[in-house]
Parts: sequence; structure tokens; C-alpha cells
Amino acid sequence: MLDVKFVRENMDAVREALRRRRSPVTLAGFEELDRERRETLSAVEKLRAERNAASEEIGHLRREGNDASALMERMREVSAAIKEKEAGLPDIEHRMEEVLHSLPNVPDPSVPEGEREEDNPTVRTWGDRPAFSFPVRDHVDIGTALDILDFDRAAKIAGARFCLMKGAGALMERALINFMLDVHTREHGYTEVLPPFLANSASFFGTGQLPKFEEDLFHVTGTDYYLVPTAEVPLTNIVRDEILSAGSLPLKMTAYTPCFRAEAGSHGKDVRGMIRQHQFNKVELVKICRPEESRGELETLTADAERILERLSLPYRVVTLCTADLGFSAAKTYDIEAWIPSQGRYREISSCSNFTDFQARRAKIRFRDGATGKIRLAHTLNGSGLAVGRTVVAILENFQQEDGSVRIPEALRPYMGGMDRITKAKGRS
RNA sequence: GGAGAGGUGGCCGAGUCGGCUGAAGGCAACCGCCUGCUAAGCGGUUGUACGGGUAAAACCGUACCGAGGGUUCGAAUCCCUCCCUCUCCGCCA
Repeated sequence: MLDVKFVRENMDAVREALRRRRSPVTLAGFEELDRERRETLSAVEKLRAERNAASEEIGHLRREGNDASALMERMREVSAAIKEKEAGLPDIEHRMEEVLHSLPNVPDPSVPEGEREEDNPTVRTWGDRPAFSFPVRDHVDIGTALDILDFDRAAKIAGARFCLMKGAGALMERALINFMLDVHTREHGYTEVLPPFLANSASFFGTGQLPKFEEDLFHVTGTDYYLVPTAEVPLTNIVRDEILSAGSLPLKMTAYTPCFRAEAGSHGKDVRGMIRQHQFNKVELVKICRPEESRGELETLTADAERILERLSLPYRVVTLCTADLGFSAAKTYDIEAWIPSQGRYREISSCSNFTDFQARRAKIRFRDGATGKIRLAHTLNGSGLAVGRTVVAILENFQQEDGSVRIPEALRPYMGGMDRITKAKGRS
């Protein structure tokens, strides 16, 4: 959410931001609503001031044993007038909020303007893409043949966009989670958190998923709970409605959670395999920091995620999302994309964003500035460190062997009981 | 699920029969004094949001004592609904 005052005083800048984003949202009605709201508010406040003064007077008179019935009679009317005037406020404020809540974050000046995903410039590329002397198979074929992935039976249990992992596949998923958490906590200085996997609507509003993107979420019927689509929601909301001490910043947290996404509107997209699932595992990185630090923190956050891919010897590239591809709440986002041999292209495996004060304003995440003693909004950032399922996909495909087995990246072997290769298990599945 | 207790400022914690309580007192923080340093001590300052006002301040108004309604000239204080926390019992991984 943007600051009302900022919008009011920088209408042109906001319009320019919307244009850069290719957003269909407009500021239509904002000025009139804002003026209407302020006029009504000021009229109500004048009446309230009158009533407050009179009430005090009545108190005085009564204490001294004087008659105050005339004043009380007059105030009865004033109170009625207040009620009448006030009645219009909720509607105005509601419409005002609607406009305000629909405005996306202002992109950072360094974000390139673009029309579509293809306009995202590559920032850097790492690693050598494997060359295969045999026909490349995709992770579905590899995993099914090795009997470590089972999509058919997952569909029986749950439905489309679910996956069942077995044996070494399940072990690899668990190993990756542990590996990622260990690196981020021991080497990158994040505090591990195991949060609730359901959160209430206030939390979802805080990070910006609600009210605009409810259709992307799984809602638990009859409750105020939604399944988390990312650990960003519980982690960022840990400090919702809090005033932090400047000394505690930056806060760096990491968490493993399953993520649940309805994937409404992506029918027909990535239907095969585990690229796009209703449920997937992710290790998330979240930072809460001072405004001056957020640009730098985005760079280090992204680097922290990249280190994981490097340790796993998975080739990747980093792209900057152009204005049109940028998420609603983000001011700047780097996507890290891993090389997927079967598709002959890089696919998103992590998304690292700086939300500046956009989420902080919604979630009231503030800190006391030591220098001035003033309370200021913090900046929030987050990124996947990494999406675990997609990491398994990348490993299966990049490390596949001609005989159908899959080599395990060295860094992961200690987490898999020393296993260095996944081969077809004996016996029936 | 049953019974009880409670939710007040950055934190702890008073708020009597509704009126001069934005809210005592304490802690913390900040400024000054004092001190060889530290600690202690002494004096002072310190809520947030919105609106108005100002070059910027000062300043003025309104709202906020879990949330939302109600009663009243006036509600932190009374009434209703909901949420959350704690204790005991029951159930249970």
C-alpha cells in the first residue's frame, strides 16, 4: 500500500509508475474522494470539538450543583448531527481504500521498463550447461523410471498438480531442505523459524496477498485461515504491528514450509511434472531492515540464494524483472532461473524482492530510529532460497546419466547417507 | 468442549460511584548536571494516526485503553457481540 499523502502529493509520479508497469489501474476518482473525505472529516471533527467542550462544561456545572439541562438539550442535537454526518464516512473511506489498495508499489528507478517476460534482462549467468551424448529425458520420465516420483497415484490421492515422492526421491527432497537451512543459518546468518502453515486474513493483508489475490489461495472453509502460499506470509507477519528497535535490524529469518497455491488461471501451463504444483516445499529467506539498507540487502539476499545453486553445481542465470513483470507489492525483483535441459531453457527457481515500505505500511512494521528518536516504516524483503521441488527437477535433469541413473551433487551426499547416485531400486513399487 | 481470570502507552502497571485521564507510578530511552572510568545519584524530555496550520517548527482539532456495536450531553470506565491470552477440568497427536 502506498502512503495517501505520497499519492496526494505525487499524482504524476504514481501515474508514471502505473504506466511503466503497464498497469490497467488508474487514479480515477482519487482526488475527488480524497477531497470529499477530508471535507466530511473536518466537518465532523468541528462538531465533535463543540460537543467535547460542552460536555466538559456540563461536568463543571453539575459538580457545582448548577443546572445544565439547556446545554444538554442542545448537545443532544449536536450529537444527532454528528451521527448524521458520520454516516457518510464509511462509504467514502471504503471507496478510498479500494483505490489505495489497488495501487501497486512504485518500481525502483533501476527496474528496466518492459512489456513482457522476454524483456527481463539477464544480470549474470553461472555454471556450464551440461552436454549430453544421449537423448535428454525430462524429470518425469527419469523420476518415474527410477520409481522415485509417482504422479498417477498422487492424482488418485489428491488430484492434478500433486506429486508423490518415494525412496531416494523423498530423501532428496528432505536432504535439500536440510542442506539449504544449514547453509543459510550457519553461513549466511539467518535465524531458522518453523512457522504455522496456516495464517489469518490480517496476515495475508499485511503481505499483500489479500484482498487482491484471494483466488490464488486455498481458504479453509468456515474459518479465517488460509494455507500459506509461501513462508513470506508468516515470517514477515512475525513483526506485524510492532515497533522494533533500530539495533535489532536487519532481521534475517529463514524457514522451511510447504506452500499451497490454487494456481487459478494457470490451466494448461506446466501441466506435466512438478514444476507447477498445488503443494510444494520451499526454504524462504526474509529480511526486515532500515530503508537505507534495502537496496543492498536485496543484492546479498539474492547472492545467498545463488550460493545454494552453486554448491549444488546447478547452472543458472539471474534476471531483473522488467516493470510489466514485476509483482504487485515489489519495487524490484531478481528471478534466479535454473537450467532445465529437457526444456532447453532456464526456469524460475527463486524470486528475490525488495518491497520497500509497501508491506510494512500494510502490516505496520516500524522501528524507532536511534538518531532522531522518530518511528519509521521498515523495509521488507524476501526470496526463495530455494524452491525445493524445482531444485529436485534441476538435479534429476542436469545430473541424469545415459543408463537412467542420476548422480547426486557432492554437497548433498552427506545429507543422503553418503549416497552418490540414484539407481533403479530392486523389487516392485 | 466445560468453568474461571484477563486484554491499558516501547515494556510493566494504576485507573475509585461514567466527567479536568492521552491516561498516575515504575522501567526503558534521550538531553543536561555530577563523577578519574563504569555504576549509582540529581534535574528535565519522550505516544501514534489523521486533518488543519507553518518556509520549517511551534501550535490547534479529532480519534485511539483487544475488535465492533449500543446507552449517555459525555465511556478506558456501563451493556451486547466477537477475537485473543492465561489457569483448571475433559478430550486428544
